[in-house]
Amino acid sequence: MTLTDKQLELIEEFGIYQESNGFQPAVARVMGLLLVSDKPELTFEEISETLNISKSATSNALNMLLNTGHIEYTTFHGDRKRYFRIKSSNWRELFNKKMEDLGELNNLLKRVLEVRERENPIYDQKLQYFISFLDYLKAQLPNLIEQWEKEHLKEKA
Amino acid sequence: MTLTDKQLELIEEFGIYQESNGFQPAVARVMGLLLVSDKPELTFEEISETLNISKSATSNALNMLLNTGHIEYTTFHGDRKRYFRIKSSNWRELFNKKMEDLGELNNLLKRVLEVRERENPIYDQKLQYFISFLDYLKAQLPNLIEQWEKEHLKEKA
DNA sequence: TCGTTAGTTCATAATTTACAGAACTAAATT
DNA sequence: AATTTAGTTCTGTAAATTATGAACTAACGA
Repeated sequence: MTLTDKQLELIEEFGIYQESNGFQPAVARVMGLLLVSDKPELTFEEISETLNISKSATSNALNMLLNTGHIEYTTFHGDRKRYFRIKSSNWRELFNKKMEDLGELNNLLKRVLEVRERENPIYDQKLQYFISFLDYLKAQLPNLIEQWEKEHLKEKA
Repeated sequence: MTLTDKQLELIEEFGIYQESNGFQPAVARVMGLLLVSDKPELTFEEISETLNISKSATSNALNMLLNTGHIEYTTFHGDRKRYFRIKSSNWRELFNKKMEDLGELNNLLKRVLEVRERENPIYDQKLQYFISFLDYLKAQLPNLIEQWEKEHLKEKA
């Protein structure tokens, strides 16, 4: 399979982005390839050859992405190969994870407030505000999504 | 300086959280310590000794955090030591960075749509939706913050 | 001006990570 | 039954990361 320069560039950029989210380089490239390739579904072999990564690295990457629910595959009868693609629900999940991550931070900060004993309560106040904002954001997010869906439908009509 | 078990535990948890945001372990622990310690300001020596990290690691961590604007310090006359503390604006900045990160993802995805040529446009649609949602979120965020500020004031009154 | 303190810099050691390559397995095909 | 295909697992290692310790510097105080 051949890719344009732009596609190769995007795979790298997306790869670096996903590395910053804690993915291994090879894993991030596999996601990138599945994302930018013209074909929506690729085989083990195509992935391995196109990205020039070994079979073992390819195997690990694909299993990792399968386990974490980032990709899925289909098969066709009379064909032993699996055809991998990005899970379409992936986007919402990716967003959810970012939000959960903020939730985790918020929980940590709440525990910080409980545990530390600063002589001067001024030091606690800004942290309180931030916690409160994160709580508010979390509470409002469903509304926001609902609103977007409304606007989006309007737009399409 | 002595810390309670809970404080030590929180430093570790916060440390691991910040490692996932790309900070080096020692740097993340220093942030954690400044966050959970009862004293809001700590010296180089206190940090190094409490966390049991070498002077060089402490030096690197503090300079790194100073350069990236996560901490700041004050001095007192007749005292050569610097007293480090977490920057209070740090929280909003931390949140901003998360949002910018989503913006970066969005830009990448827009370019993906431009570059890849899927035979079947169904594959593009879900991605379009997601992009559109991220745009919406970005646009609505200032309102959301404003609204929170209102509610927050009400609450306090 | 001599010693001490506060912190920096550099070379190196230790650890972690990420991947390749080879040997292997299980199923399907001939 | 033998071979090919599709993929896995295991072992070794190269590279990158992270921290240490020792030597150094700059400024202050006695």
